[in-house]
Amino acid sequence: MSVFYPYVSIDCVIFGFDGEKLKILLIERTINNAEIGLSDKKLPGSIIFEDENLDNAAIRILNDLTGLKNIYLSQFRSFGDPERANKPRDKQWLERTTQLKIGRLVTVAYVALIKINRKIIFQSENTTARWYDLTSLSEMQLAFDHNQIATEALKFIRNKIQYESHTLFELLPNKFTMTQLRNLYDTILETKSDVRNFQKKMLQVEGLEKLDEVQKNVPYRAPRLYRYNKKKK
Amino acid sequence: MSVFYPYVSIDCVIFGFDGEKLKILLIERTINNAEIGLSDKKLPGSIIFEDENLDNAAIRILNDLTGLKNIYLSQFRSFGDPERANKPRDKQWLERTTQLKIGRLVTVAYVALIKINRKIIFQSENTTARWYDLTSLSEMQLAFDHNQIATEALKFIRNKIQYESHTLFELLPNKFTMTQLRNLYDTILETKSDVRNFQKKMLQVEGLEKLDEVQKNVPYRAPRLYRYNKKKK
DNA sequence: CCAAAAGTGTTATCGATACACCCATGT
DNA sequence: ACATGGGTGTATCGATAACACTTTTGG
Repeated sequence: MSVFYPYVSIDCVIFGFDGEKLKILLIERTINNAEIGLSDKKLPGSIIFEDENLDNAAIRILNDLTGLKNIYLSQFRSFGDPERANKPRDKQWLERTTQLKIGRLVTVAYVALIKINRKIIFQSENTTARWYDLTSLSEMQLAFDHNQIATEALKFIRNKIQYESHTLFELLPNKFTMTQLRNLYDTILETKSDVRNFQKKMLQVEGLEKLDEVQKNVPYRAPRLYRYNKKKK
Repeated sequence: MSVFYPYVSIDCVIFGFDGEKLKILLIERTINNAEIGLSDKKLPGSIIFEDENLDNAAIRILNDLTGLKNIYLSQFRSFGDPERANKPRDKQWLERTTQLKIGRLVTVAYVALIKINRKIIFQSENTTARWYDLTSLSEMQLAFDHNQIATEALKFIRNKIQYESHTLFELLPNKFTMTQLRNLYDTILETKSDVRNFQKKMLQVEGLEKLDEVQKNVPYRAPRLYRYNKKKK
């Protein structure tokens, strides 16, 4: 029943879309352990600093990792099971990288949505970040409770796009086709929308503009481009 | 840029409904300070203990305060501004009650919905808990950032009941009338629903049962009672 | 018999769904 | 000419919204 102080971290579940599949950005973590192997994966994250608030910590992590600013970020839940950072490989890694003796770690989790076509400069030399298919998540053993966090993040975003469809545009290039939009929607929700009905629905989303422009260099009829204009009201 | 350890607390925004108004359960906090007066109010909360997870901490706080178990609880957001526990009266109070030197406090906020008719035994002798009209929230100066937390909680629950109407039943007695249900709904959303349309809508909520029973001791035509049966599918 | 609240049905509108054929382009 | 994906309209169904009068009960 004793009171104590845990460390507080931020973890970011970063989703992207390559036109076909939903992707998640993970960091390669090196561990030296004969039983487990040499490496595994984790969500990007960090202990919060003394003078930053939660949102800013998430922004920092994203910027450090990708060099990007102004990306969609939303806090969705915190995780604080006493055992969540207690696996030997996690403890070992934490101590090595933070130089701290961490008894317990409460994490505030964020979802980030990024346009995968923005060429990302992975800045830190000593971290390897890579996109992974979200579908292969269940086969990967992520660090800590990061499998659970990623799963919850997906649920969160699934729920969100149904009521706030404009969230989808965060994952697409500035100009996109209706087919790309539909593929994205159907990929996230695991549905198969009717082409015509989907178009009707999306055209009533405020700010979605039909452009007088088509996609170039396609080996078939060039599809029309659309753009989302947040401002317009 | 230094790493450090904040304390982690849980705060609960507890809503109730008295048949007319939405209520929030607040705790009287005594402070001895000539400028501020002798007391103000705060959300029920506590530092988390070493061996409990976040949900269990919230359950503990609720049980300690009200003696109730099995009540609706949902984590909705965490608050961690570096300044959020820095007002003199908050610092002073924290030190006195926790006997700790708290530099920073990150809080994980929960919404609880309780049936106000369950007579609550406020257990701790040295805390005074009372229901307040939610509408008077803006005139009260709560401790820490609790005004903001309560406001966010209300938004959360407003959003929730529109897509998951059964959440409403958490705030009503086991048996209730359609008018009570409608009053509750309209109070939360600040709407005025049409009596007939509302009834039609609610009757298609899975698990809502029309009983062959009416309310007793009413000075006018006795209204029919309804019950929500979660299990039935 | 009056006051107060309960109970009840129809119509119009809107949004969601189901469904199939022709068009433009590159090879 | 053909293969590939793009683009388009109508009919039906279900949900929502608007709307007013009669019934029950206690005092």
